[in-house]
Amino acid sequence: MARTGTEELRRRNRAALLEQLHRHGPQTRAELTEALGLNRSTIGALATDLAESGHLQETTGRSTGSAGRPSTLVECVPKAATVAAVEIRARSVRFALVGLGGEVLERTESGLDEDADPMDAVAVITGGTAAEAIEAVAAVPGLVDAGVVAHSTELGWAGRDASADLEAATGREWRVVDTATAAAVGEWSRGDAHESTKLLYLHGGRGLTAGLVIEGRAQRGGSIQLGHIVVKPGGLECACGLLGCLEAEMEAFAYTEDIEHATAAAGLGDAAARDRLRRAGQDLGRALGAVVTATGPDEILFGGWLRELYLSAAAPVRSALAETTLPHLRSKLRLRTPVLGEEGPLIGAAEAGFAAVIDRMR
Amino acid sequence: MARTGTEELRRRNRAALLEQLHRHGPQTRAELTEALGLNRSTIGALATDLAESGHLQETTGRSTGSAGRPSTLVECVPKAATVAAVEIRARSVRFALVGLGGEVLERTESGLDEDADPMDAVAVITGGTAAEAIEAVAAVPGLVDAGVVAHSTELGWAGRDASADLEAATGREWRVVDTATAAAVGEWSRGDAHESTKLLYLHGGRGLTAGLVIEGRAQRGGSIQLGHIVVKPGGLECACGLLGCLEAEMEAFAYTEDIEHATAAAGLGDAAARDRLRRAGQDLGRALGAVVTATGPDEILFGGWLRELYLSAAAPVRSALAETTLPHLRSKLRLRTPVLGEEGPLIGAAEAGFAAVIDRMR
DNA sequence: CGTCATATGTTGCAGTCAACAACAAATCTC
DNA sequence: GAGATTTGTTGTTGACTGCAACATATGACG
Repeated sequence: MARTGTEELRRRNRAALLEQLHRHGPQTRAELTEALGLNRSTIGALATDLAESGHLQETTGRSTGSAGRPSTLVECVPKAATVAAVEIRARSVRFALVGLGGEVLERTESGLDEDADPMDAVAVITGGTAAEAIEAVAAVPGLVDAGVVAHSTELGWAGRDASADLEAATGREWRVVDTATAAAVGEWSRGDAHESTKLLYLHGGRGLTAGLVIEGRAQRGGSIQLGHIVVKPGGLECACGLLGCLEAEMEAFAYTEDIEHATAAAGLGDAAARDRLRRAGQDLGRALGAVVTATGPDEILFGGWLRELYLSAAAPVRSALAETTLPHLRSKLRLRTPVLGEEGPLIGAAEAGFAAVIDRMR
Repeated sequence: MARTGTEELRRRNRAALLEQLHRHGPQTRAELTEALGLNRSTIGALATDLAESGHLQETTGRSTGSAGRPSTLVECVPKAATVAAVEIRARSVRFALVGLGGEVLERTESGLDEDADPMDAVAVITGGTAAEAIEAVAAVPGLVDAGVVAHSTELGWAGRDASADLEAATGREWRVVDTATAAAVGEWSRGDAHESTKLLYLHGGRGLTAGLVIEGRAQRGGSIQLGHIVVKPGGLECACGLLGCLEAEMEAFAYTEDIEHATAAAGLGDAAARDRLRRAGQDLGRALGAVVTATGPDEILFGGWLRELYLSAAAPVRSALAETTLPHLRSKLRLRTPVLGEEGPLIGAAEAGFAAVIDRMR
């Protein structure tokens, strides 16, 4: 149970102030007073508090054009708290060091040999910076449960304790999240999906997963294994052992290039390519229908190579969705593509780290 | 934004104390001190505070058998805050008046003529007690969104503003929830599903809906329209306009009696009846597979007439589920039947009311 | 049956916090 | 340049929780 006393109140307010600045960027003390509903004097005390601890920086106010004394601007000091984020993929490992406030301070990508262990690549790519960071978060494409990757089509893992293995390889603790949920968090917090109250992010890598963010919070229990929704009972055998999984039925498409080739061919009048795209869109739409009925999102983002598929086959996706969901669920559903692109998972993973940091302050 | 100051701390602690007693029943001040992590003197102040406002009752301590001064027992005063809960069904309306602490003070059921408006029946059955209650909550089988019933197979409503209509009929405000989610809340809070972190309750009435409770909190966005998961694209036409919905494919079974008859017939060697049960179980299992993949529950309860179906056709349900979900998702999934029976929706609806009452105290 | 150990309620005190009001500072308007 | 306006600063006040000392109620033990 949480510690109590009046100090708790102070901690809560300090954390709330820092969170406000981290999420909404630099603000004046006057704006903070409004946003947090606290008194001017209290905001002043909190701000100097956090400035002394090095988390914030106060710059003397510039005139806003309107009357009155200009308010001092308060902003996060990025290097005051950094989070190391990595995204593990089948053939590469990506790394970003993100500072408080959301600024990306470093960024690297490293290819991966077929037989190399990604954990070693993480150790190399993060180098010394992982130790400096206050939190380290790894995004893994698949079903993650308490640091353990229960299932990952892309990496071929089942039951691998990624948290422990990363710690062994790098010498520090890691938080493990799934790529789709991370990307959903990223698009919600730093993309343009902030209005969504139930955001479903579809991640197309070697496997298909989805992440759900409800009112800005990652859905407990991790990602949705979109690729293992059964769209055709008794259909093609999937690597997971089930029959008729979406992933198995759509196997013809597994990478962005496949879609690009097919789109180009379809544009040149290749009827077979057009048909492949149409059927893939239809399969996706059907699986999506079940997920939409079960979760009721108000926004869906097509990420990874699903972005290309959606852009090439929006019509079949939409019509299959229309055939498998109730009108009311469709009526407030927006289908879009993400704005952070390949950065989404890294940014979202970092946000998961910052959320932990701020929670710990309370 | 919430009011601030040290008074907020007091309000939070007061609410926490009341919630603790409401949820866990009578406790001694010593136990409360342990549970809330507050000081003895603080607990004392809070308790006398709430005793003076009439919410609590303190009875002088009885000896526990161990040494030391006996601790005073603290318990909720049921009549201090009552919630009126109704469940609206196609052919009946049920009512319960629930007191603080969860005690059911009154209970009534009333049949409903085919052409009668349930709202009028609610006005009659609640009578004067609805006005006395601090909150009134109506459980409706279907997709509820901000007081509006977007879709209800059972009641044949689409877009009906139940909240407004109930207020017009009874003269007081009503909170509207969906029956399945209410039942899920009920089974979690007052049934024996309290250990579940993700509880999926399946409600079989005239339509099929499901409710999800995550860590004791109702899933935002209301119920899952289980009956409108498409299990057979291009299949039988459903009343909702889609093709191949679970509800349409299972239409042969729509009431408890249907199942009971079929089970009896199957027990007497009726192969056709056995086959009907098997196929119904299979269809249900398939739809459930998609929902499980999309939401990842750790416990599923079969409520309403689905209870009978599950008891009669557990094997096909389980095998269809096994064919449509990943092993990891199945491995920690328990399938059971509810313990509150027909009371679940009413009790859960009342809990939604109490949650609002306690939230308002903070 | 009385004393001691144990656990708990009660009371007064100290530390902390946020709100408030009065004042000082910085800018705009006329 | 004077007044209006907005904001930062400072000292005061009311409220809350934790703490320690004391009072109270029980069991254990001789």
